[in-house]
Amino acid sequence: MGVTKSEMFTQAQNELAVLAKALGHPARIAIIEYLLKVNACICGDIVGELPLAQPTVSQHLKELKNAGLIKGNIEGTAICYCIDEEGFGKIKSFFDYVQNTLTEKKEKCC
Amino acid sequence: MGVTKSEMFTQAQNELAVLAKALGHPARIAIIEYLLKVNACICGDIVGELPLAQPTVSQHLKELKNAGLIKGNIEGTAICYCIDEEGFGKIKSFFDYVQNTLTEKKEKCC
DNA sequence: TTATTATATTGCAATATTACGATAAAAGAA
DNA sequence: TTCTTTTATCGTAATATTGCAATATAATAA
Repeated sequence: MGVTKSEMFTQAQNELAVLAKALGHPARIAIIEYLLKVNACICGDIVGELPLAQPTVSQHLKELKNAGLIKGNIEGTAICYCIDEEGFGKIKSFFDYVQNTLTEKKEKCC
Repeated sequence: MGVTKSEMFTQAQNELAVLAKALGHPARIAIIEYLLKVNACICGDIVGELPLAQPTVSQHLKELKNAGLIKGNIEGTAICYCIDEEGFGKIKSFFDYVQNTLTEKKEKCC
């Protein structure tokens, strides 16, 4: 079917999946890393940084934005992108929870 | 084309993307949460916990295993699954890096 | 006004993912 | 041995994703 049965899972599970999925492509990891490297906003040079055509980069940016991982502000002719800390905070909480739970209980068997 | 140009990105970027992608489905988030909740290994009751058919669950488990997020050991008739701390460690490092970089440099503009 | 520049959208082909019924495989029980 | 239980694999249909050329849009410059 190719269609995820989202309605069978909780909203929290779906939100986490959306955030993780948005990072599930090397181009989008590269975008995030670049935004972190140059810090603050990037106005216009993201396309030149990636080995992909402009429409493809635009599409990846849109997915990151829809997921809530980056923000974009119009800045004259260009657009200003930067990390959205709220989205990253949500997914980071999940990994913190995983690690805390793992170190807390130590009766592993595998 | 539907084919990711993995070879255009670094190995580290691809590894992170694979880990994130594996978590990019609510069923797989649910599996991880369940493994954490019951702690240690689960031998046999994962299918009953999810609103999906057995072959579908088996497929999701395989993807988590391939990505390095869970481990599976044969235990008689059943199979014993548990969290793979190594894979989670890798992806958690990325989010730690993101947060550290964000709090360090504070010249945001968005 | 007409360029020019930067980004988004459309349309499409190639490929990947999701889901599940049917079936297979593997191990223990009878 | 046959039966039962548990998990994996195969095959297939429906849908989603990736990538890009072509085009559209929006803002500024000339």
